[in-house]
Amino acid sequence: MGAKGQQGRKPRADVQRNRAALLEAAQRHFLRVGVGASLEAVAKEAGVGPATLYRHFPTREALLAAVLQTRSEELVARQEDIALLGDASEALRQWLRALEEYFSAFSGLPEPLMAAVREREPDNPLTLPCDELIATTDEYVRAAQLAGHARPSVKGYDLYLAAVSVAWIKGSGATDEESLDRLRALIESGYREQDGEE
Amino acid sequence: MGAKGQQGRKPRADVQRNRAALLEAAQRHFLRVGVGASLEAVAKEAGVGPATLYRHFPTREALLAAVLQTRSEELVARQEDIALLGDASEALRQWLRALEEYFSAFSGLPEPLMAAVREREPDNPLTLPCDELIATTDEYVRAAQLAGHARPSVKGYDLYLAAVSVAWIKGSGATDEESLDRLRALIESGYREQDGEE
DNA sequence: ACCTGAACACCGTTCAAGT
DNA sequence: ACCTGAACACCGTTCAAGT
Repeated sequence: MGAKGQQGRKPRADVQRNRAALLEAAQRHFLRVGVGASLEAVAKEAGVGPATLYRHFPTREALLAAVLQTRSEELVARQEDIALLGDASEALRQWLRALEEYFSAFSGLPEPLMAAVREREPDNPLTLPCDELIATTDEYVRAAQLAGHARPSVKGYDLYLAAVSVAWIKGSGATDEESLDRLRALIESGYREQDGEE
Repeated sequence: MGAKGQQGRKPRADVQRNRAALLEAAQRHFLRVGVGASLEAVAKEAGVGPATLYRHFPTREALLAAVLQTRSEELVARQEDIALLGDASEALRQWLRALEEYFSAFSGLPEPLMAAVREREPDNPLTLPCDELIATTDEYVRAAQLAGHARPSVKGYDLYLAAVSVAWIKGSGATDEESLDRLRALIESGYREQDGEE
């Protein structure tokens, strides 16, 4: 019980084309109407039948994970910029903002991301990337704590949750930038060590 | 443009019965499967046709608002208990917990509640109750600020958003009580005046 | 091995017909 | 005035048949 059969060396040309078309169509629809977009419409726009979509991506989460791949890579790239900062406090802050933007890529994205962490479902393709993001957040938090810029009681997962929350509120559209900024400030003064130099 | 026709004094007996049956069925389904429950199933369990449900509650939000009415009254009652406390800081804390529980009544409830505040839609029956809750939160925040227990920059809406967020995370099910408690603590130390007596 | 389109099931919403 | 059930549209998902 392992790989199914795609161990054959070269994927057929039409397979690659279909996959690419599906990913592009999916991204367009996710951008326009959110992660709940009609899969039938995605398939139609990609010029394939619905069954072909299911063959490539057996679940909506699988399609979503594939579309998010690009964004994840952007996050990694951004992580390198952040590492150049030196200042652990500023690095943590910027990482949280980057996380928030990532979660805001599509409307409704926070929902399946939270579901993916729910109960260690190894079949959910979103679980792995989420766990990585949580681990990375924890590293930034530890660094900030060592530098005396974050309370010792705070865990990386807490700030991960805070970032998802802000993204969810942003995505729900009920809130102006001002309120979001105040919410971010509230979170920040929530995890910051109070005797840090401002 | 005005009242439709229910200005007639006494609603017919079967109308009342249908309405009550619909509300009970809706509450059961919302409790079991969340606010996205099938309206067709609700109507069937209430023993009426789908069109009857639509006649009583033209939108899902209308049905939801009616079901929430009871919970809202419970919140008001709780508000009176809280007022007896005297301590503005503890009152605010307890109010936020009460809010969070209210938002957690059904899985998926935070979503339509946030949508209701989006853009002043006067036709959305959830907008009014939400605005009231926001106003009440603001009162608690002001009282705490006067007593020197909350930072002056914090607004009631900020803590309302924080409470919805916690409820959303709780409802998404991905998180144990410990993490939720740490998140609540983070929010609390985010709005608290740092020189308050602990 | 991969694709296609038909097929089934489920649901939201409305409408013509009843009482 | 209110109710009913049929009807339509849309979508997720699967399956038999093609190449």
